Amino acid sequence: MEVLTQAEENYLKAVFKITENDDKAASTNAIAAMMSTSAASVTDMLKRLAGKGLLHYEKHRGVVLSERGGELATNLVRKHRLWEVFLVKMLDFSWDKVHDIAEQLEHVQSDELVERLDGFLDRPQFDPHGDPIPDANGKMAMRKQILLSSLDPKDQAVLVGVQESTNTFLQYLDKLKLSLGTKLQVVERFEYDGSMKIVLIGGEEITLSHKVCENLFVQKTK
Amino acid sequence: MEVLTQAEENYLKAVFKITENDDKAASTNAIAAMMSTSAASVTDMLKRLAGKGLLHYEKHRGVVLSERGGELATNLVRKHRLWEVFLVKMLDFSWDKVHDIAEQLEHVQSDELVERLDGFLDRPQFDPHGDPIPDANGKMAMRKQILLSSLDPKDQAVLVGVQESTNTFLQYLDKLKLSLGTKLQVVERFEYDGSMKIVLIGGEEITLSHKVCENLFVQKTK
DNA sequence: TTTCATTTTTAGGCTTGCCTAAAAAACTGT
DNA sequence: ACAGTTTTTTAGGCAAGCCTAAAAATGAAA
Repeated sequence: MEVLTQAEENYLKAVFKITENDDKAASTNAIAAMMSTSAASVTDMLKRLAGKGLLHYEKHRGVVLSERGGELATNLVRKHRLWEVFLVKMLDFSWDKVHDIAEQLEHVQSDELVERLDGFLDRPQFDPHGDPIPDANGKMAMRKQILLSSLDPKDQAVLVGVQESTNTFLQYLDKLKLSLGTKLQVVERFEYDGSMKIVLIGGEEITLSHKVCENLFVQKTK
Repeated sequence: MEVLTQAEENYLKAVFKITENDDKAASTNAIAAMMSTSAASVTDMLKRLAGKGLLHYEKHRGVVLSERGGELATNLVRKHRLWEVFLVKMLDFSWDKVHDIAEQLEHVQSDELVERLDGFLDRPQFDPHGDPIPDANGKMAMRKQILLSSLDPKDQAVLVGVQESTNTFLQYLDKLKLSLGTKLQVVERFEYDGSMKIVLIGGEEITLSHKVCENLFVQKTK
């Protein structure tokens, strides 16, 4: 088992995040932006990681994770999300406070710790933001989720995830009394600006901007 | 709140441990031994920490923690021991496996995390090895403990701590079915070599060497 | 007190991970 | 295709934290 520095782990995670949606290579600049560092530092580190066989690097062409690099990155995501569940479920943190702490906890090295934590939490499949948690083999459950913005009037749905996890957004949702598991029904859609009026089941009616609707994952229930 | 590197924190803890029993200054060599590093590296770091006002350093005379240094060191001990409780009580680790993991967890920076963890664990006063856990103000409960080796025949006592926490010792205790909370009675003391025959309440009779008896803290119950 | 062993410090050097500035390569539009 | 822009790499440097070897300070014993 190779042991990586925290910096190396953070770069792996950044490459992972950048490449997981579109399957193009991650560019030096994109990585630099995500890590808030200079492109020169990124080039340095990419060479190191390529030397360790964790990613495939070709000058001026960006990088892709190797199989081993992907495994390590997936395991980091697993650890991060498990710790987030712990912080929210067991220590009662609000979902907008857990990211930074999980960012530190994910670097703790102990496979047995992860395994026992997973068991203690009852092998959760999703983290507090609705993101799927990879299992010990790196497999993760698929969310059958769609964007709230794609629903039509009268559709009923349950909130299962957020696209964006910034503090401001999460805190705004709290203020609206929207959290994972909240059931809702669409009342009306305003084509003019894409905003929607929805009613929280057992609660009040609220109007959400298009921007908000585009950042909420739901599952239809009717 | 000053933020220290993990290396700086580890040095603080080492000085703390060395100076907590005898109130003499910690010597460069003693610190080097505890940190498994060279005396030269220690000198480097002591200058850094003295520069930050965390300890008092005089060439060739060793160091003592400053008030602030002591506070930081105590808080590290608090975090370490709280995480050990978590690992043993919640994740069901055995007491000889938790030190290295707690050593990593103690460096996670978040006062709120420590506070919530403490509450979640029900504000424990002692860690799985019987060592006292400082509270948020740095105060810790006194153990009314004595060494098993100081007991006389017929004395009854309960095991409340260990002097030494090496893996080999803890595993040996497990094999003897000795754990914190185990009640026992002294049967006989052999002055010749200091070994003792004791009986575990509700269990078998065992003989412990002087070395073992010198490393077990007990509280008399009769 | 003087010598000798031990402890501590200094000096110089290494890697990691970061920086800026400048050079080189790759894209873009005409 | 080539000029200009953007991206990426190279070069050189810095701080942290470690190392070894050598010098200096301390202290113990004769």
